[in-house]
Amino acid sequence: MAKDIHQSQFAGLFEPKLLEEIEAVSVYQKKKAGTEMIQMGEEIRNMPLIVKGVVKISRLDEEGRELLLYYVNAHESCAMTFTCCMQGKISEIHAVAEEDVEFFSVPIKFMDIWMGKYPSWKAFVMRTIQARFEELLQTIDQVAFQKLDDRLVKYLAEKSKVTGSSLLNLSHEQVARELGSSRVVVSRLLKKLENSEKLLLYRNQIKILAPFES
DNA sequence: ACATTAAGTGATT
DNA sequence: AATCACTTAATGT
Repeated sequence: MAKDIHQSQFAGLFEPKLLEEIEAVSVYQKKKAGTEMIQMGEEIRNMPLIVKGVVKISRLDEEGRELLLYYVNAHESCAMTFTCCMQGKISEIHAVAEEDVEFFSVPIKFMDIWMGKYPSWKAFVMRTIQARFEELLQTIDQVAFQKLDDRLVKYLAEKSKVTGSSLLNLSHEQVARELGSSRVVVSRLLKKLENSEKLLLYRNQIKILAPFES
C-alpha cells in the first residue's frame, strides 16, 4: 500500500527535506493485530511513525494487571518513545498492535538530529508529547477522584472510535482488566448505562447506541 | 445433557 | 468501589 511517505499523512506535516530523510533512514514495517511491539523494560532503538492502524499503550504491574494509557493512531507517534529515547532510557510501557499496523521505523538517533534541523519535526514531537501529557493528567484526575464510570464511558467511546464500529467485541472482564478494576464493578456500571439507553449488552459484545458523552 | 465461561445481583467492608 | 458468594444465562462438547 502506501509505502511511500510522500503519500502518507506525514506529507502535509513535515517539510520535503525531512520526508526524504525519513524515507532514506527508515524501515517500513507491518505488524498484525495483537503483536507485541514494545515490552516493558525493553531498550528502545527505533521510533515508529504510524501510517495505518492503532497501537495500544499500557502499563503492566507485577501481577500482570494492565492499565490502559492511550492509543497511538495513524499519523501519530508514541510520546513515551520520544521521552524515553531522548535519554536512552528503557521502556516503561507496553505496546501492542490493536489492529494491523503499518509504520516507518526510524532509528532513535535521528530524534536529536532532526530536532535541531527541522522545525516541523520539533513541532511534531512537542505536539504529541503535550497532547499525551494533558491526557494523562486527565486520567490521573479521574483515578484520584475514583470516577470509574466516566473512565468507562471514555474508554468505550475511544474503543469504538478506534475500531470504527459501534459494536465492540469485549467481555466485561477484559474491560475491567484494562481499566484496572474488577469485573463485578464493570458489569454494574455497564448495566446502568444499558438502563439509561446508552448501550446494549450481549455476551462478549457491547453495542453503543447514543452519541456517547460523559 | 453436561461442563465451562460470561454476566447479573445482594450483602459486606 | 472492591470483594465474596451465589445465581442465571449463553456457549461449547
